[in-house]
Amino acid sequence: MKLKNSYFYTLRENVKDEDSVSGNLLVRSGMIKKVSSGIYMFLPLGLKTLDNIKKIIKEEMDASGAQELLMPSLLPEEVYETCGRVDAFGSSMFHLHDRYDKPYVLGPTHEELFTIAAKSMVKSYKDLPFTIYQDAPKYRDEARPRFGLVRVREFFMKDAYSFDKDEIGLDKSYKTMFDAYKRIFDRCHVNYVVVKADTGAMGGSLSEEFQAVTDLGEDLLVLCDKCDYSSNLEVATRKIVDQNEEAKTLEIVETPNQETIEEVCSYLNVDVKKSVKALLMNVNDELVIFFIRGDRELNENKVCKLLGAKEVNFASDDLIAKSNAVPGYTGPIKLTGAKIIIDEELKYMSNFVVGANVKGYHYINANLKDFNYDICADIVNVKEEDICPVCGGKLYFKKGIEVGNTFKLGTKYSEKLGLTYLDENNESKPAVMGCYGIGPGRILASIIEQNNDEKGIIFPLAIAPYKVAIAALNTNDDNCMNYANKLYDELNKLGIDCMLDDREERPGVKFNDLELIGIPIRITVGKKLVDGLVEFKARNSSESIDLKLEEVINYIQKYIEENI
RNA sequence: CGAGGAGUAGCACAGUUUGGUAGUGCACCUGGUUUGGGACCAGGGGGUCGCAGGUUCGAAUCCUGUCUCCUCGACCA
Repeated sequence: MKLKNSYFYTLRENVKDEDSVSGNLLVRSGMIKKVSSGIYMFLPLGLKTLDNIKKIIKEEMDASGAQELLMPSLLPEEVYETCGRVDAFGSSMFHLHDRYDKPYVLGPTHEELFTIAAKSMVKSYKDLPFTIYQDAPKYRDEARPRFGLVRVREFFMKDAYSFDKDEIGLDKSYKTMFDAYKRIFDRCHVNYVVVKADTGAMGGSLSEEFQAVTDLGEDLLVLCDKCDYSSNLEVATRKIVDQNEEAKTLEIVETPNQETIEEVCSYLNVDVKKSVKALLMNVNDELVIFFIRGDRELNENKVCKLLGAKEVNFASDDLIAKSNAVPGYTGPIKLTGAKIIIDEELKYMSNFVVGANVKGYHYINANLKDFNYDICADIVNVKEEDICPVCGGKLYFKKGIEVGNTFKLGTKYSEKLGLTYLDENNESKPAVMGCYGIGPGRILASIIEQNNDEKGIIFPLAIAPYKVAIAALNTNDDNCMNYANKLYDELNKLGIDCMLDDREERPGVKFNDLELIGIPIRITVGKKLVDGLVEFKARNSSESIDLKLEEVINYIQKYIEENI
């Protein structure tokens, strides 16, 4: 692309309706423009970059044997009813009606449609396995779009679906796709980790997330400093340290106006880790009281799974009144009128502080034997410094952007939608499915979050919109423009995507723009041209070197080979 | 959905408290001088002040309503 007479602009200052680094750089570099909250135009430069990412994805999908197809986005609502996902998605699905008032939706994901497509083809075990995929828009009415391209309401997703006759086949298809995913993120130069995650609205038995590591991330990743344990906080577990000691005598003590666990512990001069706090929650309109160590947080995901609930909320005063709990002083001893669930950690604690269900009083030296409970389970978030459940190392956190997700779905969709095949014994069986999603837009945002400096974006060669930018500094000089144009043509002929800055701008403007948009290689054609020299500078280096005209192309080719 | 903040030129913002001709920087146009790190001088164009209603002789400014955007939270494959 020659910048003169092209659609190209940059902004000198940050815009105020983007707060994230990547969001602002994408907007300032003229790659995207916001239309509405969570909805963006992809302008030429942005589309070209996105397409480079999509191309890598497509190459790896095809290489893994998957076949591409395309599903519609506008779908009758009934497609999602069979598997109960109209409810599962709730208000995050876009609904609309046609002229006959028939309900339609904009597809938030496509498991059902791919299953229906598979039904047309699958009759016998001989028809399995296979994997199909698409790269298509998805629509989700997010509660809060944010961070530029990270959380948007319309976005592309490459989603793939595997179909096998049994679990063994699924394991194989899953591994093929999982390996392809690793190659995709490696080729895109994303710094990522894979974590175990919750299966959520997708269902199934296994979910692994590919998380780009950045401080902007919305997910907390739990990692081990000794082994390769890695898990999303929502499902992370820890090894509990046994702190049992000889039980002392239970004693009630006055704790006037000390209602938070921190206040109580500091008043009694006790370590918060030697206390147990109560959380009074509304689960399916029932009062459930959770007891966890004083410094812990309840993990809503674990609780919902344990109780088969969709959500947990704080209990209302009316609901609390059905028990003898006293907010601020709630304890498990002689507690009635509520379901009591304790965290498994309490089994390994002794002589702890806990509420007495009397205003202004707590017990000290409480022990498990002093009260009854309904369920004991893992119901809390792990914390940094907790013990790794696998190797005993120390756990630590990182933040991540979920850029890919792979699921072992099992037979959830095939059973409900009747995707069956006849096996060797003429028996009808449901196909076993896996599904695999990647968000190219999130990859783009993640790469920018991970690769930028005060000047702007630093694109890796593999996905940069142009690998080389030629800055022709003296637009009035025929020699300069002739050489720059010749180099531009030659590089493009060699398949090296090249941009020529032939605008009538001062050098500083060109340098700053090319640095902002992150082109990996800059060739400056300037005053050394009379000596037969041009300047080579890599975006990720502060050094520049002079090249003789005859060696320019070889040098660039070699540099790209070594650095892509 | 809860809490907070913001809507004035393409971008960033001042002006609003105390009502009285619509402003500044960057960007843009014309002319000139410059030409290896966001040039300088001179002249110029561009605005229903988010929208609707109200108060007033007069509203960007006061009042009422409403829409949009951002941040934190809730939510989220």
